[in-house]
Amino acid sequence: MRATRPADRSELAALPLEVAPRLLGAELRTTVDGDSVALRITEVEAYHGRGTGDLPDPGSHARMGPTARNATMWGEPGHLYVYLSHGIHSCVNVVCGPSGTAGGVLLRAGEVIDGADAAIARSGRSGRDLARGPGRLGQVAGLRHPLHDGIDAITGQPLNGAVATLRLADPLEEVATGPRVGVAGVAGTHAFPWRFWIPGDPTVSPFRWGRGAAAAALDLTGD
DNA sequence: AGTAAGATCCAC
DNA sequence: TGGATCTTACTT
Repeated sequence: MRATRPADRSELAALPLEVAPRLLGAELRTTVDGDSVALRITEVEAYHGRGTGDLPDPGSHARMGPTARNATMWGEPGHLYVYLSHGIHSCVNVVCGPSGTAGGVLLRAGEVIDGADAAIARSGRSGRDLARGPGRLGQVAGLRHPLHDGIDAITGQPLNGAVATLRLADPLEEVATGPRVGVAGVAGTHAFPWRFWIPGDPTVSPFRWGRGAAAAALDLTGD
């Protein structure tokens, strides 16, 4: 297994587009209600916010500025932004970029490298499907909205019965990029190749176009 | 106040 | 392909 070291908050203060590929191969360990699960991250997506970086991000929860929902994205890097997707799934982002600007890296998939028993018990799935997709990853990690939104993965400070810690690996030699999954409109096209994954890894989730993204992609190549 | 859509997943 | 399930943001 590739060596990892504790993540430093300062190295997450870079913009999401820069941090996202660096999170591939990283290890997220969560201990919730006594059960510990460790994930090796294999797929991520970068999200900016209004005024973050050179490119605006129309696909971000923070595209309209600070709100109650996305408050964590504007805070200190190294915390986890946990949001509720489609009223069902708790999805996990690593907050990045400097405090006061919005930014996050959505953890879309991972390989369970420790605590498989707890992961299976939590999800009813097994093997590569345990954390293949952001909803599944959140479920296996045991992090839930709104209980664990804002938990600090640098200090390991407990929050509502959970502890999260993040360890980084050396940068990978080979990283694949492409459009983000399920993101509507032009933000879900090759104009925003903000999804990063480990090529060939079996835990990477299948690609799906977002609402109107395929049509927007045609427009981009058609003119 | 009402409604449509959403960084998803699963069963049909 | 549609339903689950609930929050948010935009429209009356």
